Amino acid sequence: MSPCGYAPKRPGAGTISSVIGHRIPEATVNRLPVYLRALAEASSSSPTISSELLAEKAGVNAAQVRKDLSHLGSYGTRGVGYEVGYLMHQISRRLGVDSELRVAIVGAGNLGQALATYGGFASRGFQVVATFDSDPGKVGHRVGTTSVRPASTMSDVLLELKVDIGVVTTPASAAQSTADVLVAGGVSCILNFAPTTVVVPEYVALRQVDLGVELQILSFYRQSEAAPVAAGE
Amino acid sequence: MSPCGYAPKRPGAGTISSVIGHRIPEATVNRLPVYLRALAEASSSSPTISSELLAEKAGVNAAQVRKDLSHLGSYGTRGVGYEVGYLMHQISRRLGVDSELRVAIVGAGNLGQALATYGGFASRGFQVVATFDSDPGKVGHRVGTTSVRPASTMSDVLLELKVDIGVVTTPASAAQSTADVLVAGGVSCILNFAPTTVVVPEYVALRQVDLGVELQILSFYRQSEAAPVAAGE
DNA sequence: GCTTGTGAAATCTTTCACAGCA
DNA sequence: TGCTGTGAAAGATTTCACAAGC
Repeated sequence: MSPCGYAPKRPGAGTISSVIGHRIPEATVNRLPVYLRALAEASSSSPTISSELLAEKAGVNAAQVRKDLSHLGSYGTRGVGYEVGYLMHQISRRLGVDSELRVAIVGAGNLGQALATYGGFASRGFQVVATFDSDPGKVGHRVGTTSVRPASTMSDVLLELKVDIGVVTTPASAAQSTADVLVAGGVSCILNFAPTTVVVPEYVALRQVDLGVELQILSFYRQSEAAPVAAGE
Repeated sequence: MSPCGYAPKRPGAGTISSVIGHRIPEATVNRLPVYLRALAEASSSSPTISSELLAEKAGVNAAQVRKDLSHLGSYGTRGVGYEVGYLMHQISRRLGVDSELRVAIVGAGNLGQALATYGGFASRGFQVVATFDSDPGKVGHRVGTTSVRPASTMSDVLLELKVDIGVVTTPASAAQSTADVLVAGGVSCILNFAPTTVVVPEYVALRQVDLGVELQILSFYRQSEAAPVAAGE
């Protein structure tokens, strides 16, 4: 999404391409983190889990779970199920979440501050190593575990801190130039929350999460309940 | 999706089904808001736009734009292109964004406050009519254009204010019960930001935006650049 | 000339259904 | 017996390519 938009498509669409041994379909990749979360929840109940139970927790079809997991290798046991801990390890490994990825947040407004202190990043092995803002009034303020740096220092700091992922929470007007600086600074993924789309080179993974867009999509699906719009116009 | 998508599918999967005259594919619906935004940007440059230019701005293929728009009807002119203003009107109409949808945000923490003041909602015809929190210390505080109400009053207030869309920014532990109250309160869409999945009845449109999950997906795509993981284990 | 709208082809994704193994 | 892993079928989406219309 994606959103987030995601997408989704997802949702939210992004630049795609990947090679890890035998290529894993994009739709599968989008579900792996969902499985990971479902497994984390299930891990306290039982050491193993069936495709059917995992499917229920993840909100998908059991055949889909089996097909998805088969792309990672044969980690299940027929007649028994999947070993929860081992499966989580395998999924994490494929998602590259083993390796402590380093995140920078650009824009220390409400949304930027919220994300910097959001527990979901740290608990999944992502480390927020820097926050930036162009407003001198915000520079120096403590946000989460970092203190806000001036936007003008981005190019240097990104390289110095070896930032992997950039999160854009600037106003729409600054989003594209921010994305450009992030790319020049060597990040390989960008998560864009600004209410405008940005474009980046092919080799940078991009995910655009526009909250207004998410609501618009929802409001369309809502109409499955409502009376159909008159056909003519 | 961001997503979704959520989304992808995407980005963020959700409960789907819709009937408006002749059914519009889900993948198309997920792109309509993106077109809408691209059109808004383009509207100042020229009164008409070609599928090719629109495709470039939206980051998709020109044939896709034409196929998508053809689901709405024949609103283009051969040899010329699409009339920007009219096309925006048609897309908005189909997305139901004409009709001032009413949003409630549950959880007035950092993220909830950020969303309540986020410009992206209001500028797209969504009106934040209520915020809720279970913390008595937060109740009564002004957030955006509303003041925070006690979570215990949700059931009544949702009905009274005729809320259409619920946004969940509670901690993971409260997300499912919050979603249940929202459904009972008559909302027809839920946008879930809590770092856990929730389940809702078929007839409620659902979009799950987990920021950690988004980063995990991105970090996988990132590996298209990195060296392949060793095959064995 | 240029650009839409759309069948048909190609591709991707999901689901089925069952062989194979514990 | 129970559940995985996987070919094959069904379905959805994307892309191609070109006729039709301005």
